[in-house]
Amino acid sequence: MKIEDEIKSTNPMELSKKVMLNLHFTRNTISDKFSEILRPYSISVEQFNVLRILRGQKGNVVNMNLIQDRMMTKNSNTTRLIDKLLTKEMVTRNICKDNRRKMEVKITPKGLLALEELDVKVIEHDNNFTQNLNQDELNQLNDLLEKLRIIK
Amino acid sequence: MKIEDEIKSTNPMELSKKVMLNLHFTRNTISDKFSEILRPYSISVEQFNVLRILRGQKGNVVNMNLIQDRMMTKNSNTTRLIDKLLTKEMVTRNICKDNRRKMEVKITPKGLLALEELDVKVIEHDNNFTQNLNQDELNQLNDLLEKLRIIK
DNA sequence: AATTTGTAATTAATAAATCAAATATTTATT
DNA sequence: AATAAATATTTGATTTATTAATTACAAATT
Repeated sequence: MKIEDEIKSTNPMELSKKVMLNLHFTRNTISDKFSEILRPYSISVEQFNVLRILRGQKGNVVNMNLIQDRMMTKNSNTTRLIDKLLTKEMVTRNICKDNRRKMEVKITPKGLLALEELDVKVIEHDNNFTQNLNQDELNQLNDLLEKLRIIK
Repeated sequence: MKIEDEIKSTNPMELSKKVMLNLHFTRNTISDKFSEILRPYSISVEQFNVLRILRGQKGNVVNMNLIQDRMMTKNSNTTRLIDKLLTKEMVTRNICKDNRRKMEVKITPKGLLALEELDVKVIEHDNNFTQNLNQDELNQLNDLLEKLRIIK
């Protein structure tokens, strides 16, 4: 569906405005769909991202700094996200011996298991959308998005 | 900057994963920049969208239903958004005579003025990003985004 | 007319985001 | 060693988002 129809616009739109709207709209559509996947697990998207960052560290402990850094949204409440994951027993958090300001956060087997279960569904989710494009188009889209976001 | 570098990924990524990440990342980058524009006006993005919807109705009153409908994010707190705009005196809200369940929301001159001031900055903002692409590329991007978001 | 069904909007409860300030610890400087 | 500066994380206050439940009214049905 064309963006003009999606937002029920009457008069024709500037090309640049169209791109911006399309970007937001497409990302919203996809995010909404993704939330549906996580809902049964009572994990928020942010919590999910944290879990994936932790898993990405291959069993090594990770401190808050790194988590914060890898998060796409720069939120200063990483602490609270970890709090939530702690009560779900999906992570552990301990004070680092070498530097007692730091925390050592680690994903638990329970957290890993949840992620494993989700892996399949996430891939399926991604594919559901990306299958609409062929390899060439996917590459094109990547290039265009990377180019678009450049800040002068 | 390539998405792999942005998120400091070590191993190479699936093309479909890359597209998804790129989409989120690009949209976040652009949204962050846009928030900066609105900050001095103490208007949130959602509030801004409401104002634009109201202006789009050319001075006609609008009920909550329509606002809700046109909002990109399907949030059920349109009421609260209007509350906020009311205290800023940027909209009025009255009970509809014909159907007392309905509300008649309308943008005020003050609201229109704020929008007018913002118009220039919004166009500038859009162009800042879209200028990175030529007309052909913008059209391509539009097509690809529209194609991507199709739900089977 | 009374009862049900549907619609429009609000409210309450909960969760998450944001931003500034506070705490605790380490490292560097005098 | 004492003090200052830097770093890592947490906390508090406020705002915003999300979901489900509720109120208020209108239209349809019996």
